[in-house]
Amino acid sequence: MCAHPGVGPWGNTGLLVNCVSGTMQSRRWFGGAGFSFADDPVTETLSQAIRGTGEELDREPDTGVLFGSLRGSVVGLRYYTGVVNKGEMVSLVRQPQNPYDRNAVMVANVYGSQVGHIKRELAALLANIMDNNLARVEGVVPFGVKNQFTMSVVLSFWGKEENRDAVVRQITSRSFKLQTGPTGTHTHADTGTLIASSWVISCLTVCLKNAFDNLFENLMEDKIGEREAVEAVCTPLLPHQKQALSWMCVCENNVALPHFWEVKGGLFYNTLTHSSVRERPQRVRGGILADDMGLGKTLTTIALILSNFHHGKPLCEPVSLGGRVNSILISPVNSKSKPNSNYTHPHPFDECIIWCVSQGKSVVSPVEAASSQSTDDPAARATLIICPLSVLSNWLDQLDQHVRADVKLNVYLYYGSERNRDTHFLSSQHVVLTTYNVLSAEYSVSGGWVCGSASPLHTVSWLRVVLDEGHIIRNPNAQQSKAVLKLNTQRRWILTGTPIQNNLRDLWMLVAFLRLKPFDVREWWNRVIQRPVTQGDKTGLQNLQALVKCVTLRRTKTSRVCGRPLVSLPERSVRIEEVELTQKEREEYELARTEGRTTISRYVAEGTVLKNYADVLAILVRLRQFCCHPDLLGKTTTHTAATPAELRERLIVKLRLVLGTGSDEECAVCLNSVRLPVITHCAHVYCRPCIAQVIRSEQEQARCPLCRGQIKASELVEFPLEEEEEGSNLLENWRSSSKVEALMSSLLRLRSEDDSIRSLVVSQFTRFLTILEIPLREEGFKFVRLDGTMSQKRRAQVIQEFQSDAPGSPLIMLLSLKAGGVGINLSAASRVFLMDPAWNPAVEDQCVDRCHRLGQKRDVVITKFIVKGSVEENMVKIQRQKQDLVEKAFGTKNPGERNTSRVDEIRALMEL
DNA sequence: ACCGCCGGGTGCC
DNA sequence: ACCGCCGGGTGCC
Repeated sequence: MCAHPGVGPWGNTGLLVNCVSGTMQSRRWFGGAGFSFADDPVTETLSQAIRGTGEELDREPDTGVLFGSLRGSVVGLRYYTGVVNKGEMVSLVRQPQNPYDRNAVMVANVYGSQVGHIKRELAALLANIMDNNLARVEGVVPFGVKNQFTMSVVLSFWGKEENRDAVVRQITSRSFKLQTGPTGTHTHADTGTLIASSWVISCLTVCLKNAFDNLFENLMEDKIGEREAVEAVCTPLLPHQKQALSWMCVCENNVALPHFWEVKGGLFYNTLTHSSVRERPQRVRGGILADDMGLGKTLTTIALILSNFHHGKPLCEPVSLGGRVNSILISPVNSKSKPNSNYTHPHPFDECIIWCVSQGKSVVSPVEAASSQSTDDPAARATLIICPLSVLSNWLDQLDQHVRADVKLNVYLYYGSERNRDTHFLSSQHVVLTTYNVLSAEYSVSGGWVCGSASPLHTVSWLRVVLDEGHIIRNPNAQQSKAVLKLNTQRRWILTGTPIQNNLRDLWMLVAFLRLKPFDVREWWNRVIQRPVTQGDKTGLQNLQALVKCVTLRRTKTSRVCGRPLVSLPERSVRIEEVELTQKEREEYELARTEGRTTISRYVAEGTVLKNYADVLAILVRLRQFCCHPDLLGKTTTHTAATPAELRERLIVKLRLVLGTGSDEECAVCLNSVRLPVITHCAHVYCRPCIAQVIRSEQEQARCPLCRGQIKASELVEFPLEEEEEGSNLLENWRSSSKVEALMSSLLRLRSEDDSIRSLVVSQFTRFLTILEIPLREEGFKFVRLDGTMSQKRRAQVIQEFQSDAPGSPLIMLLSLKAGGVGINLSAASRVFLMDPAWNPAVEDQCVDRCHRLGQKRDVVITKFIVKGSVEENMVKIQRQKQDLVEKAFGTKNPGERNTSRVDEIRALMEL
């Protein structure tokens, strides 16, 4: 996948491409400490086993650090067509078969055109390093190319620390000089940088997601017209669906290059990569339709298939409009749904040509259309739709529902053991539906060859391939991803509601599928997009946005068309209900607070807040818990610890308390919620993979990112999140609290006003949910509970029960803040009670979105309970500032800022 | 290449 | 002169 099409005379023979398989990943995110997961197979296997799937893992081994760079020259420019501009990156490709020199290293530009060769003596060095996998070599051309014979190139060497010596030795022994030291990239002298950088990374992820969501908000209307579907589609399209159809037709038909291409001096100049090509770049025909769920991606796609056949003409039309019909019934094999008489053999294509009447601006002239398709297989006519098994029947239903009954659309369900594998048969269909499993099964039997012949799906020349739930292919290592890349088609579409799931790495696979040049080649994606963005480079992000923008249409349920919402969602309002503590509670709270303040102010004065972070967190959690219910605190620990071992034990107990409550603590490395938590001997909590990576990259010198204490992999302590055992204890001597009372009175009032309104009661503390069960039962509320400890199956049951409108179904759901993840639908509820504020306001929003979504019929009212004069009030203030902070951190150059803000946050919380 | 290198022509000052 | 010097031909790996 990384080989460029060779242009030089030996370009195609025996290339040993520099991208040693899988080593082209973000070798370091910042400061030399790559935060990607292990290159250590044991760790990788372990974490994989723990998580059940390897999906979240970064499979690409980390290639380590920058050893240094040296200046060399590229020769033989005049023999090749590849052009390079000032500052542009080039790739180095080994040519072991070169008849003049087996050490030959070819230089290619971003578009894979050969530029020249590395000068002989230098090539001998590079060949040695590259062939032995000692380092990865990247080239940048530092100056404009003044003469036509040779040019300078700066080569940088990246590799594993253990190979540094060997590389340096190789270089010096051949009397080249390796420049080391700060070459504009960052060194990791300071752990502060580490934290700050990861903070920036985390902020970037947030910004990225926001940017992604907002990308099309403003641009849509002036750029996209509307287009009616052909008459064969019997369901009228909504305005935003007409826009999508228009956009999709433009994407398929338009010959114009994306806007980041300019014609400059007879060359095609790419404004993203600052590179030029002589040959007209291959254009993407298709894109990513990333509308939110429920906006009608399926219908729009069906409309596209029917409306935009060759040359912008419709595929077929209702019988009443003419056209001969050849009705040979083909039942979908193995179809669980009805064998529908609509699925018949088509009438001959050429006879159903009618110019599509375009309502919008997207008329395609025959000339444009013809020229754009000059190299296409004119016989290709079938659209292949690939989807997860679970939505196969949905496609059949929707085709049935949206296509006029008198249109003889020829749909074949390629599924089941009896499926017809005849490629001529498949090619002659209008639509072939299949699943990712079928596709990858056919493909993976010896790489696209099954039973000695090619996989039928990979043999057919498709007009169009549509990937439904396209985010499924985001892991490029998966068989189904590889299978999908190998399909032979003119147009490519990805339908997805969740285009970015974890990070931008997910996007690469989508870009690669679309063949968005040159980023379908991993090296360029990494060098131009991924590394810059993960290092916090704004230009990188802008490039990414531009890239995404040119191939994606995304509307959310809150997007607007012509000033009107796409879909109208009921109103949503937030009110904060202040809770007054009773006299007794106030006294107890103040006692705890004073004690905590004393401790923390001492840490602040000493500048040791981060060293004692565990302690600080524990104090804060206790105060937060106290605001909900005094019994949440659980057992109090002894306050004096005699030996270091006891101290350690005490800290572990405290951290167990912090994490065991389900509160949302961040890992200081990745700044996401802690996954697979481990505690260091200095009592700081990280995700195991994150801290393991830090330790691995810093080896013996590894220090805790928070307190800079020595850390060792062998000393990391895991704590299993133990089950609630004190539950019974909790319930036996049950007492109420001000917050419990506040909730109950709201719920009772609500029930007396309208007993059909359902509510979500949300807390970060699962123990609090347990406490709440008592008064709910007492008052005769029917409720269900959903928390993180429940099995997937049980969750589904609970959700179904809650969503059901059967008489006697529950009015209330007790929900732990982070249970269930995104995507669960609780639209039966229209009231949300947030019992305690979260550190991260986005988590609260996400939770509310579970009921404020498509399908919600009522206005949604959110009540946040905040104890007056407590940490909670301060948390709310910090929540408000947090969004600003993200913006600031995004642009900040000061690495210390993150630490400062952390301490400031704690000081603000404790009013110090 | 406004170079380096090669090899033929040439040869006091 | 088995040299130096000159100037034309030539040029990636």
